[in-house]
Amino acid sequence: MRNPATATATRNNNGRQKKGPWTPEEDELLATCIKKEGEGRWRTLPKRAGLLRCGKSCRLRWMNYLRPSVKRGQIAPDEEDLILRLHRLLGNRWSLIAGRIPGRTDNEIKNYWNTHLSKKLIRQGIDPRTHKPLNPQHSTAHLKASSNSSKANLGASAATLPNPNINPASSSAQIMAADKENEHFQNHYQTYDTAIAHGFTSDLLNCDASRIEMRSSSNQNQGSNEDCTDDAFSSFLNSLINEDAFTNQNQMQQQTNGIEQVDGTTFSLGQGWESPIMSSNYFNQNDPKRINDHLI
DNA sequence: AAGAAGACCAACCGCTGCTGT
DNA sequence: TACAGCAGCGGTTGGTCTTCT
Repeated sequence: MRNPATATATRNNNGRQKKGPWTPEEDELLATCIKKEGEGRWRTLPKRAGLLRCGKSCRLRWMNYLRPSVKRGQIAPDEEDLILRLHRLLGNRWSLIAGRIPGRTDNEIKNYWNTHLSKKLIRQGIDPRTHKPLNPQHSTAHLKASSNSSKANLGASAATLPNPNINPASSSAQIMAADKENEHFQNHYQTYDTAIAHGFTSDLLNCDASRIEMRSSSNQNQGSNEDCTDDAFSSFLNSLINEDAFTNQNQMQQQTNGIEQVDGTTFSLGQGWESPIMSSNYFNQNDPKRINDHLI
């Protein structure tokens, strides 16, 4: 939103390296260079492109703005839902979250979280960091009660819900909108509960950072128990992306004891398989390192 | 109409982990 | 094994825009 023409770009102490907002001319130079020589070698790229920027700045500009695959514009409701789910699983692992939302950058998701979603969760009485009720007495049961409530008892629900959208003075439209939002959130958390029921420990779902970092190296230890867990976790993440599939999995679980079902693919935990999402357009991008990054 | 406050988001900074030597 | 250089990540900053008073 910065206007390059009016914003004040600065230079560093040696007076050579430019900082601040990018101009269209700089964008052009950067894009041309990358199209010609490809991504990478960021440190030397500024010189090759004829830019007075540091490599880090070039990389950021390309990744977050200039890359052709970057999707601009409003975050769609389904994307928002996915961000919520993934954040619940991964925490502030913005690049991991972004890696599963095609066309969105980690910076964009981080900004959207900080400016919209965290506030939204707070309005819902949910701690955006832990995804648990801010008030211990404020359980999902309250949300369910609220979501099933009629206009007549919404006033009473407002007493237990710290949701400003719901109060006795609200219009019918406002009440219905707030009601729908609560239902949305309730579904979100039911999914999480289902994951627990499927045997994913809360530790894994909280996605302790060290486990995530370790996964790439553990991938080399084929056949290990940890690998099995990683496969299962990856499949679970993928299933979140396709909620219908997840619902299906939920139903099939009762019929196929010990067998997981995702996207119509039946497999045992630990069995080698390639998730359908891994062959999606996103993972076909020419970025092997990034692909590897997301093979949890 | 003008100033203040808040929202938004691009960009920067510091740290971490990976890779090559 | 130790070190250096680099890329990438997440937290934070600060300029601009929008809304409120």
